[in-house]
Amino acid sequence: MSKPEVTTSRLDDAARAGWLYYVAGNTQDEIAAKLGISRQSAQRMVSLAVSEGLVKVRLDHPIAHCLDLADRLKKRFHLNMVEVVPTDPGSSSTTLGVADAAADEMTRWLKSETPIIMGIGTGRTLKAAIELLSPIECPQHKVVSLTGNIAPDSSAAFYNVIFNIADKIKARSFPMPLPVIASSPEERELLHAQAMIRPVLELSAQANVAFLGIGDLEDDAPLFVDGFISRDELLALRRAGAVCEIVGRAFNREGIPIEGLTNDRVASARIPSRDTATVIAIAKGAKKMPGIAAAIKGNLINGLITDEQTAEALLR
Amino acid sequence: MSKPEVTTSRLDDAARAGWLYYVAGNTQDEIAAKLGISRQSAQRMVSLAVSEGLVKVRLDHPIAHCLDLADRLKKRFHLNMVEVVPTDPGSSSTTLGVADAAADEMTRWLKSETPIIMGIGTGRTLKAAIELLSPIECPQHKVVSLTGNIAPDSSAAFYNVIFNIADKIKARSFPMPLPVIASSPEERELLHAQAMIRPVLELSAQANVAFLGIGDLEDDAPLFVDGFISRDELLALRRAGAVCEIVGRAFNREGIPIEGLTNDRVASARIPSRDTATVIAIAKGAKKMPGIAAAIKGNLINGLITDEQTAEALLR
DNA sequence: TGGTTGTGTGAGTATTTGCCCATAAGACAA
DNA sequence: TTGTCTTATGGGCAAATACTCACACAACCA
Repeated sequence: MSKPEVTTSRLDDAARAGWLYYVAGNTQDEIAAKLGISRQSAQRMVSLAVSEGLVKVRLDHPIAHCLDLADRLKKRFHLNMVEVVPTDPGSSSTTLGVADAAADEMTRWLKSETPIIMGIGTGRTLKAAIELLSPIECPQHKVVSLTGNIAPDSSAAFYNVIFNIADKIKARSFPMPLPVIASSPEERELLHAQAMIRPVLELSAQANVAFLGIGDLEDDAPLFVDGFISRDELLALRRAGAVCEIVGRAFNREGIPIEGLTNDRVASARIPSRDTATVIAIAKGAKKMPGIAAAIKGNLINGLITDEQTAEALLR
Repeated sequence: MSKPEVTTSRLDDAARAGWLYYVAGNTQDEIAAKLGISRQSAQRMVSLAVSEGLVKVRLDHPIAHCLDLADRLKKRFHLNMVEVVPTDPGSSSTTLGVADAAADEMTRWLKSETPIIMGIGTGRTLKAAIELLSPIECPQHKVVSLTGNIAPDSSAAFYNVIFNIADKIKARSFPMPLPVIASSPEERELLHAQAMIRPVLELSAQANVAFLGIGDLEDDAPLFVDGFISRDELLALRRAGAVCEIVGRAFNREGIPIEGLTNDRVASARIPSRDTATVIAIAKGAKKMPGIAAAIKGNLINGLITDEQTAEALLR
């Protein structure tokens, strides 16, 4: 996928058109007249502004039902922070909505003046969230990756998002130049003992807040699809009772890590403790239900961003 | 202001509809189907969400801030046209950006099919703007100089730009073959009465649009540096309260012309009336702030092209 | 009871918008 | 310079959206 390569001046015009359209409420015809271009071009400008993500729409309304669900989830599972976004009944996207909410929540943390350490997991949802993050400058913060960023084929792991977020927010970032899953427990220990890695692991333990995706372990489990584990390993995990994976580590339905198997080789940092950090999972959808439930039961998380449907299912 | 008194549940629905519309990107038809209401009602819900301020649109682009500032300047000072360009933090140029914007604005006017009369002031900013003007053929228009084009040493005044612009746009041009400042009030009257000059003055009074630079009166005031007035005259003007100069004429901080002194000898045309013309000042920078403020206060202009920093300062 | 007022609805209609397509304009190699 | 490829532009049209209107219904009041 090659970038469309939009020049700056073009984006400026797009922003201008977008502003006139969304903020000033002009029609495309009016914009065309003001900018001295044809209506069609104005339309293109506006849609470019949208597709380039310049236009951010936010709804300032705690939709009652969602709030209600969030409140009940919080009480029932002793969570500190729950955000429930409305479910779009027609869409099957696993990131729509929750990614927006996650981006908003990240922004809330990043706005803090006092320096914070933010741990970042991995996954599609997280990647979508960070794509939606508005750029803000916060050099006072540190962002630390909780997972390695090297895929089995030695390429950069695509869903490792530490660079994306660091780029957006201009904070100091701490990637983990490691494979996600080491070839043996011994190798993992060796890697973790490296001078380059140790400080990152220590930093991740001090995180004030962490954002995590939850991966399912069905046949198209991200861990398998992305080539981090083999089909046999996936099946073995399932046989051992694993229902989900967080930063590469597999857990059973009680939220207890699976003993042995790939878990012994996962090179990710420990999930920050709920006692010292706000640990927020971002997940929605039926597939992830067991995983979310496990994460809650195992006291792995104290924050959750999900959607209405999933929230309702969790409460049953 | 009477409260429309909208019930909460109604607002919830509106928020939900708004969410489905703006965030999930559904059409009103789809929303209607999903929420089990008619399309018209869905439309009403969405527009309610907008009018109740539930929907917040933000543009993530520096331009957005500029447009915002422009809007506020327009409203605050009752201007018809304001353009704010981003301030380049690295550059100290007094023309960068605003000159481009001025050139664009000129182009917009020149594109008009119906003949217009364009008045042109003088100055470094204007010269830079015209240099940036892309050549277009517009024989239907007339460009008239508002100032004389003869420097005290009888050479062509360097910052009189009437020839430059005429050259670029192939319009009929009307220079004023006069010194910028006559040697005495009587000489000015004599010059203005000339058969060659009178039509130019009359034409300038009919201008549809005028572009003006604003000159400061600090120690390196252009009027002094270019040799049009002596140091003593400059000091006298300052003592009389002058803060800026437009087409050679000095004004105090209220935008009132200074009585006597060099003003009695300035051979420039009158600044076109804001009632019949769009009178656009092009200026930015701390030095010119008092001048811009004066031009606004004195109702000399109804258009402004400036930069972000200056716009912000003006609003304070 | 009957009128009045306010609110919400759907129908109809004018406006606005998104998108396809043909063509113009520009970029670039031969 | 020419031919070719890429990119941008404007026309046209169908879909989507906003607006106006007449009417239904309920609440309220004399």
